[in-house]
Amino acid sequence: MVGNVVPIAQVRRPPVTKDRILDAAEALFMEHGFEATSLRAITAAAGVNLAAVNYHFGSKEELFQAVLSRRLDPMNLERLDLLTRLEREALPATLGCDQILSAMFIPALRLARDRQRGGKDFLRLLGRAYADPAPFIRKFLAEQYAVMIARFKAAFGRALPDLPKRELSWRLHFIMGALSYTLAGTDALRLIAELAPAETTNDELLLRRLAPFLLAGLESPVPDLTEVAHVRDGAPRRPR
Amino acid sequence: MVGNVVPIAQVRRPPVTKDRILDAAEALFMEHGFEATSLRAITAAAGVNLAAVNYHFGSKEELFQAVLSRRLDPMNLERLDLLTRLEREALPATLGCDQILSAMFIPALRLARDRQRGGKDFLRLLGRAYADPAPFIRKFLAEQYAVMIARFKAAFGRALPDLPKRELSWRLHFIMGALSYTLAGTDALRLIAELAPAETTNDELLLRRLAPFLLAGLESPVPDLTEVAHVRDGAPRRPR
DNA sequence: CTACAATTCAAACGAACGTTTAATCGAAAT
DNA sequence: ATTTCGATTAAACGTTCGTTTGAATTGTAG
Repeated sequence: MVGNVVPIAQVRRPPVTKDRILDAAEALFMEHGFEATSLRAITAAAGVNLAAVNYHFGSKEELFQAVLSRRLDPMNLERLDLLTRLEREALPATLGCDQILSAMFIPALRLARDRQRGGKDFLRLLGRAYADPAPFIRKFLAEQYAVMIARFKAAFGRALPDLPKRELSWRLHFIMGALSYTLAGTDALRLIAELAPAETTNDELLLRRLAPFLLAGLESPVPDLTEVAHVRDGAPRRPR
Repeated sequence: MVGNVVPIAQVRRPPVTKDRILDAAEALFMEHGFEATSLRAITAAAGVNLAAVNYHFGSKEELFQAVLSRRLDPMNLERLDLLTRLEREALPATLGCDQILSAMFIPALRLARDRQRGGKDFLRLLGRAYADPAPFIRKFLAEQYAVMIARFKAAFGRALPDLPKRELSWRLHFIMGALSYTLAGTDALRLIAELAPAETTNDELLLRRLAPFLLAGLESPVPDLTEVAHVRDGAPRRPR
């Protein structure tokens, strides 16, 4: 029994326990990952009983999906809405890559800013989820993203009509990679000397640098793939 | 007699057990991640006794580090050697970004090709390790990469003298992100419809597309960061 | 062969895990 | 006041984990 069905009466008092669990789980999953975070640690941090997780969410896996869904669903809807609005305003012209990219980044930026919606912590958790090997996480993310990715890929296709579709798929893949890694690795790689500057806290400046970087790659000419398979040894010749 | 510190009989028969454990651990860690892989699964797959891991490696964490070190140390040494050789051959000129990038990518490419050295499986494991929250993994990777990153950052600094150092740090961060995500996500994101093409198996073509993509971002002009903090709502104006 | 150290082995250790159970509580509904 | 039912609680469930132990086995040098 999920028991979440509210009787026709008035608005029920918000179940504070569920939210306390979600908040604590978000922070702990972000810090230690899914497998390394125990339900006992979550319920202790939330100040609720151990059995509350299984009562309200069913299982640890469903709790994890609930943590992701709570932030991810609104953000992806915002992305789609923003893209739709930009496309309508640009008519009859098509959108440029920079605008499409901004439709992907701005909702993420807003989420990163909003402390009450998890802020940067959630984005770090999301970035980690991308690389998590657990099948249920991969399946969940795939379903969550399928629609959004398809819409954005179509938009990029109109903005870059001369770029082969396969090439575009790769570049979107690279973009998602740099984005998720950047969001996830905020302090994961601060340890790597000389690599990540200390100002990693400012997610806005981060995305404002990442976007032009990716834009340049996105709009670069099609690479020449004919001369492959001879990097065996020796220095590659400079094409310049 | 008393001072018999080191057995002079040098060439000992290679301890087959250690290698069997390393091979099995590499495959299982790659597939399920560190926390979700048990020593019992590893020793069963390797066909050795459970206690062998603790006897030969000390602990599960040390085994994981040994799995990484076995492939990572030679690859990073190869990267440094290749960079040094390219720099010497280019004298008195400095290297271009494309050549420096190739010094990072070619050793990874060779490793991906070499089935006997783990092949793609190990690169996937490495990409996952980047995003793993376990502190001992982060510390280990930081120490492994510190020297190499510093050397390559200096080389890029000479190739891009007009790019501010801070900007260069960010762009290297993005490059590492796209690279590790691409290597790690090979089948992690094949599920995401429309995103990753089915040809993900060919790592060579992959890196041949990734390199130009990143090169374009690396050599792009410095972004304008003055007009920040007004994305609150509304469509961003097109700079074009 | 004997002695000795390195390695392998079966078995068990205590701890921590996710989950389940059954009793209890609190506040509307009867 | 009693019933009712979702929510909370303490306790225990059975399992699996990484690690340790001590004896058995192996390989090698004296």
